[in-house]
Amino acid sequence: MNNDLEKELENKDIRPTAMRILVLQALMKHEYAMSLNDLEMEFENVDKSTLFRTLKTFEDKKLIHCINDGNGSVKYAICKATCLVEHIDKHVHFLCLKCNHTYCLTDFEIPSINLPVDFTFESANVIVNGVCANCK
Amino acid sequence: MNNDLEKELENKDIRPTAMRILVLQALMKHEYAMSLNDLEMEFENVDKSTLFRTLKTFEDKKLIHCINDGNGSVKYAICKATCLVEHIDKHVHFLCLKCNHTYCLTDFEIPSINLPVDFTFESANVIVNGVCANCK
DNA sequence: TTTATATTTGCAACCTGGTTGCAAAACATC
DNA sequence: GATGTTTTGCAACCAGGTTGCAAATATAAA
Repeated sequence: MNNDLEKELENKDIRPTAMRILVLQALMKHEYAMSLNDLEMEFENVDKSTLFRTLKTFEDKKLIHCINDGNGSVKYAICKATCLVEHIDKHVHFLCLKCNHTYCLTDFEIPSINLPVDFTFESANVIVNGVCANCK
Repeated sequence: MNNDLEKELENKDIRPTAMRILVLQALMKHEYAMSLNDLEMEFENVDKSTLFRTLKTFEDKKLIHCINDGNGSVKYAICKATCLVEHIDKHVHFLCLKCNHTYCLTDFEIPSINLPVDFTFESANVIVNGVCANCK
């Protein structure tokens, strides 16, 4: 059961405390990326600084990546195998205008983008806005 | 001189106060998009709520558009002819990792992006990170 | 197993950027 | 110039994110 999650954490060099297992569980449970606020709702009795630091730890250890949804809120999602290659998420994100959930479209790579002369490409952030399958 | 700017404002149905002319001037002067904070620096003696409301007015009247630079800061840039077509900016934005300036690459359209079945496209936000021509 | 050491958590407080209510100032209209 | 409307400045607020510090918990050493 939680052994899997414990191992998951230990693999990433994160000590598997009760709190961290719960947060990881929550992140896995949802198919969309969660904000700090989403987690606060999920665990009402837990301090937000704890959740914040948990997320930071996860991010440092590359268990999750964060996404700026283009509206000011930051959301976190588990890194899939494809994320890990270079730790920069090269996939497209999708913000549903109805439910406000952000999805990692891990199977959809960012298309190549032209730039003016003398501008060099490092990475790109692509957020598509629209309506997701659940809200359709 | 300022007559041009005054007309610019009046064309968009914005009353050309001294303050607004100055803000418009500032926005035109820079080739990159400005944040509320950038404007506060530029006009140290002006209250930020005034600048804030000025930007909101400009945005409402579609004189400028705002860009979320993917790092949490919102920046504003004058709408070019190409912006105006549908009032949604369909062009790519570029955040320079050295100077932290955001550029509207108005000549570079967002490429078409594939989505999973049942996800519908409404608009997209593309922010490329890299090094701009000035910092190269 | 007990003690010493390091890590994690909760609380309170803070900071920043964005936002609003309200009164004074500036402007337009009669 | 008197009247009504718009704009501005001030103060205060709000949300999200962030930090310092002490208490609680876990780990390592004796």
